[in-house]
Amino acid sequence: MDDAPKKKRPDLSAGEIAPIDRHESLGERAYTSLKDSLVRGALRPGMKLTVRSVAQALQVSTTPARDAITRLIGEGVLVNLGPKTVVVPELTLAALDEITEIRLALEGLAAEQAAAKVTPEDIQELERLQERINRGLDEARYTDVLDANKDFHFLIYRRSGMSRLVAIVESMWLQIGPAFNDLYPEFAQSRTGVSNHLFALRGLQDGDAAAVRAAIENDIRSGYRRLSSLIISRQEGVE
Amino acid sequence: MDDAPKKKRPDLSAGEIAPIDRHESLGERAYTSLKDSLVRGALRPGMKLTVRSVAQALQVSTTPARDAITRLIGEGVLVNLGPKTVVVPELTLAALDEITEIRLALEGLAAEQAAAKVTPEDIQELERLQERINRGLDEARYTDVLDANKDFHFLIYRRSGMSRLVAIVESMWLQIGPAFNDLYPEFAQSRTGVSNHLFALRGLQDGDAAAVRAAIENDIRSGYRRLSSLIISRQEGVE
DNA sequence: ATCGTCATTTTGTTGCATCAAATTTCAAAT
DNA sequence: ATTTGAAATTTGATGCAACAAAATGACGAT
Repeated sequence: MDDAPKKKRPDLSAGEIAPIDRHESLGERAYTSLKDSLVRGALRPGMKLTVRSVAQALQVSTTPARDAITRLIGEGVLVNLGPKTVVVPELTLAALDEITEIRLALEGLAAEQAAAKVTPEDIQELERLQERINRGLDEARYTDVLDANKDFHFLIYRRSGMSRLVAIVESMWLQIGPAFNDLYPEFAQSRTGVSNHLFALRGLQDGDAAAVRAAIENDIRSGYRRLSSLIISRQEGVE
Repeated sequence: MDDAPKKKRPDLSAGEIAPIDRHESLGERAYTSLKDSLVRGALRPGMKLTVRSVAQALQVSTTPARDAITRLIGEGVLVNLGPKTVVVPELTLAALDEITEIRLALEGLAAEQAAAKVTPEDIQELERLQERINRGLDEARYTDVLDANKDFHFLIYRRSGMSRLVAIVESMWLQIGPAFNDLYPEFAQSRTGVSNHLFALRGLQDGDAAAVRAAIENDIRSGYRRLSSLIISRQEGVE
């Protein structure tokens, strides 16, 4: 980036190698932009992407655009319907079933691990995020709800210290995100998630790993029930 | 590929869309080749890769080589030590701990699901694979042991029908594979894994999901104990 | 032997032209 | 209106040159 400040040499003084402080390549930025579009619902299930259209939209050349698309295909977030046809996949019930099982296993594990590691500051931040969720629901601003909900969950998951797990979970969220966004207003009326979040917060305050895990699992199952019934009714409408 | 047969049009007559019959791109082949090199131990922890050296080794241009490297970085199998330094990472104890927790969660789940789905033919194939493992141990042919062991586990995991989970597990195996290969002859003397495999086979024959899961989890824990003690002793030697 | 500086070399990233394969469009036939 | 076949267009993949940034190596000073 031509106006980026000169990078500082990595600080090794802590005796532990610090994260690399470096420019983000155009390919990485394209990848991040596409992920954000998927999560926000700007790219909806069924939509087709091409290297050239993404390049044009992001104002880059085909190489970084293709980097990003290739990476998302590798993650299962985008799929090939033909050798030259890349789309955002529709979420099937089978896919949702599998993704939910994986999420229960991994998000549950992360929640347990996090219970021993969150700080009082973390809990305060989670409370603030829950307030944002509540206000978003009150004001029917579903984008805010989704953003704050994700921030809530991932603050917890990151505290597990399991960066690989967090990356896997993020990929799972990305695979349901477009469908979730597509369907969201239909089931946002329910506030079941709010109570699960409050149970999770309680468990974190108490350092009760099993309770945090149970709350997160219930939250996942609750979301699953709603999404799956909508997928079923959506499929019945189509057939 | 210039000598590939002309592709048949997808058969839609079954009322279900068939898998796409298509060429594999050079980038995908490069990715597969690199994965294979990592699993086989041809790429060892600490080794540095560059786009140009991979391109030369695989006799392709930089674009598919870079495709493959980028994808493996995205999966955590290769890492950047600097903006222009890509390496096969050393396996740390912390990384092994995390990967093992993820494996327990996901491979355990896959084992449970597979218990209801394997066929008598599958069980026969698993028995054959176990014989290959035994012969490999007898004859100190550790490459055969590793190959057959992987085939054994992944035959089970694929029967879960959870393709996303299988892909994640494969990525976890790839992250420990180079270190595993590096360390393998030192701990191949133990045959603990053999009994775990036999328990898994027994459970599959009985349709006992909990028993299959327990056997797979024990196998993972047993491997973890050996790897971790070797990592610790390796680190002590270095320090 | 170690450190700092500077020169040299190497690196990942990017843009873009090209190509064969795939997809889409269009017109004619039914 | 639909189907079919051919033409036109678009596509992903690839090779490669160029570039700025990073890494490496050489050399002198300590």
